[in-house]
Amino acid sequence: MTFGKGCHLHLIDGSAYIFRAYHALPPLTRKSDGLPIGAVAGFCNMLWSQLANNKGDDAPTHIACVFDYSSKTFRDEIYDQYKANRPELPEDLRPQFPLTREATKAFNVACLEMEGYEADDIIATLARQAREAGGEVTIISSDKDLMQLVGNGVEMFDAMKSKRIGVDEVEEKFGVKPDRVIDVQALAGDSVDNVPGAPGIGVKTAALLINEYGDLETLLERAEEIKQPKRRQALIDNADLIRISKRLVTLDDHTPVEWTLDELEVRAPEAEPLMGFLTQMEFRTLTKRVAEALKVEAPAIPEAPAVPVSHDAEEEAPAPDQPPFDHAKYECIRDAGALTRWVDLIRERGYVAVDTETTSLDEMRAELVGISLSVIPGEACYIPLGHKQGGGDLFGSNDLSDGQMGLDEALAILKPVLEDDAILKIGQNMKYDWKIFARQGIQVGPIDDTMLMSYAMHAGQHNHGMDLLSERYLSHKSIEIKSLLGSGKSAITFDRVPIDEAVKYAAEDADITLRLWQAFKPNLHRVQVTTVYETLERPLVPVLADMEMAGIRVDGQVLSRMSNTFAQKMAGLEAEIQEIAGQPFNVGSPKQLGEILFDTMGVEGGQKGKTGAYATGADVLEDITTLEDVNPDAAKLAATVLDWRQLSKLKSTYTDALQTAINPDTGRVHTSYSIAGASTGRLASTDPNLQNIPVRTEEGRRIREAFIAGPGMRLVSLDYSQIELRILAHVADIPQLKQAFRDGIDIHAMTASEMFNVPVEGMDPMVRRQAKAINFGVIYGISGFGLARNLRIPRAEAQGFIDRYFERFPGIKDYMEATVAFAKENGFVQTLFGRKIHTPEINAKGPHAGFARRAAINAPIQGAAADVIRRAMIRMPAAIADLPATMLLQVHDELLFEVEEGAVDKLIATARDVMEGAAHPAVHLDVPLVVDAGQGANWAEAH
DNA sequence: TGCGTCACG
DNA sequence: GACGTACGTGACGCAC
Repeated sequence: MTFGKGCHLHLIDGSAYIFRAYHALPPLTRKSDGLPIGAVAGFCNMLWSQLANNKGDDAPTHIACVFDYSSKTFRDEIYDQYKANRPELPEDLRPQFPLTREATKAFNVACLEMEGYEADDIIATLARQAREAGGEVTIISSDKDLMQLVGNGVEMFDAMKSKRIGVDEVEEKFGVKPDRVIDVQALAGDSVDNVPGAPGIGVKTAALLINEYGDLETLLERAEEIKQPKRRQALIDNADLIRISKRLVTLDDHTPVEWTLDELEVRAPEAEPLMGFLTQMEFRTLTKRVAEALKVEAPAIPEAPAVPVSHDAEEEAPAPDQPPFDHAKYECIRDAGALTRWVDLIRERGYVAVDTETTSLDEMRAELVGISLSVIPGEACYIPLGHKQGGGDLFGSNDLSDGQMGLDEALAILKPVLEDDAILKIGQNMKYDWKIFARQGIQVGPIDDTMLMSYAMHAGQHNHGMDLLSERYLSHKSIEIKSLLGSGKSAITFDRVPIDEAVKYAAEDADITLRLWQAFKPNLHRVQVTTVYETLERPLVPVLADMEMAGIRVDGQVLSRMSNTFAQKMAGLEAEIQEIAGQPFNVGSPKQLGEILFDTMGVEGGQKGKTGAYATGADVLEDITTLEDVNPDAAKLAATVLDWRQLSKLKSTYTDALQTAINPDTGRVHTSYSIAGASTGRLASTDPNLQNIPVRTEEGRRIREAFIAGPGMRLVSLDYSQIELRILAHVADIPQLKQAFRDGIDIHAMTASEMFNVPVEGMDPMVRRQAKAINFGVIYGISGFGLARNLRIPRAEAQGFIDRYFERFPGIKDYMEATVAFAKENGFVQTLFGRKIHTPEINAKGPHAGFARRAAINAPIQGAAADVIRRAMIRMPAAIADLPATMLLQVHDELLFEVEEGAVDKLIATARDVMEGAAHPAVHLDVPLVVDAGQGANWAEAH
């Protein structure tokens, strides 16, 4: 049949459907061998229902499925940043591409792809040819980039939503008729495809402008006439970029296609190859449906899972229906027989939610009190092991309560399960339980962690504690631990909780954890954070647990001596301060200090905060010290208070507190890292915080001398040099910065040289300092005010620097604007490694907006640096397994090791390789990562 | 418990 | 045109 009038061509945007199917469906795998086939399944369902629906008047006479051939197209020649923001292809999607081609052929549909062209261009070309031949065209896609083709006998159809997209729908989306869509797209840009567009102009403004001026060229020619100064300038400054953008979004409808329309004539599916393919994929439901339609016998497929219905991409599915929480259904396990029955149930299921109850939040001192388990929502058990008699009063005895299994007996039964490779152990904050079990000689694995799942999906939206997650995702308010233990001074430990109460609380925790896991698991794929969870979060659990258990040796006597010295010096300063003030007062009280300085001594310009007290922060006091001529007493007082404050801080937060943090059993300090604390992906160290040990002042740095290596050992410190700036240079693609890092030259001096046209050789240190401040400012989402305050220069001058900087490095400004635009559109930003950080405040009005904006700019940079060191840490244990060395601490861009003296050089070489190569192979950075190393008997020497 | 302050990257 | 601002943390002491 020759294509012509009366013919109807269907063009299926195959690549788009693969992605949509992948993200919409849970991670299906072929049962027989685990091959990922979720996207193929979704694609086949779509294709089949498309073919099955093609009956009646509207039925196509010709049909083709069009695919992208490769990522490189002619658009990369026009603009090297095109689609540069695209996240890496998920590992489990790539192998599905060839299968979708096979599927298309199995359904007897023409399968089209062409090197160097996107599917969209082929679609545009065929659509044009079909129209010229007098036929009708339906494009099966919902991609907005295809909407420019709609009209004059061409329409689109969203197969997932079963929705027709015609001229009206396009106009609704873009605010203009289809023939002007490319103008709007050129102006508005596209953060997903990285089409630049005009900064500050979105679809709405673009449509407004196009409708007013008619078309893009007229608009650009008459840009001077635009009233709003920002828009006017954006258009004038970016005219070239806008024209490039237009070329990027304009589809090429004259691609040299190798097929004639006649070749695309609809062909009935042939039963044999189609059934063969579907059975091979083990799609049971679809095989049956297709077999019925083709009136053939469906071949038997052993035990294949049904193909689930699809959901909208990117959206989390609600928690599945669940039984109510019923505390009466929880079982208390008191003997080996009952526990063995649970173990059988666990083995049958292949997974179990586990929770431990202990006497302390400090895992290194905590005693195991009981264990709870759950494998079916609503059903859970608690195994009391260390409950003591006599309740919470002081006279409770230390004898164990009756009716408990022996600890060793219970653990002997559980150990094989907890260590079984075939049984998944699910926990909420598994690092805690992992350590408790590790101290009992049990290496728990493999694991899943609901807290980390939530973190991967919801960072920036809320915290990830169990109580919050339960309420938010299960609509269930969990029993508060306070109701069992009390609070404050009279609080008891869990071993004093009566067993029947403990059962309800503890079993509920396991029940909740299991339900959260079932709710979260399929959503990881929908939100596209499976890789983040599996490569950056979950594997960190055992690594951090080992580091925390190792601890770092701290010399309490050194700290004690320092505390005494500080106390003496402080007493002297305090006397001096009271003398100047002419009255005794509490130097540690900012309120009293403020009143003395600003009311009694008459210093002017005191600023009151929201509590009505004067601000007396270091910056305020430093300003007062410059008033020597006006108010010498106040200047002296402020200076002395600053000294006192420094000592007070060092003593209370470090030399005193660290002594009490030394574990008497190990003689070492064991911090705890929260994996899901910081929204950007950074770790946070608590109890004690070992990530803020002083280093910037000489006096403070001496505290690091108390952090020592064991006998015959050394401490080795490796830290990334300028990692955030390097990442900025890469993501914002700044040629000068990238080259400077490749050449290994001083980055701040280079910046100064570019900005002020001075040679790097013999540079004024002040000029370099200013450039350094700007480089850091950029990472933080720079503002004139902030830079001015940091450099103590007038605001106008600071703004001048920033303008100059943006002029020299326009890519930085583009990056910042693109990031903010992305956040506004999506509600999150992303790191190079796919980590999502939500920015719920980004569309807020008022002062909030500034914070959110800067946080959004900073998050992908800080977050990518955090991802890099996480990757290094995860690989480190295997890399140094043969060395007599232990990884002890992480301080954001630094790793601290303890190693036998003879192996220092080997460790440095090995660990440096791991750290410098940590981005590979997920991301290829355009700049090298460089790691500096040091070693010594203590942390001060090593750093 | 909230705030101010200050230690780190 | 004014608003207020560098990003991300945790721990301490004071004052309520």
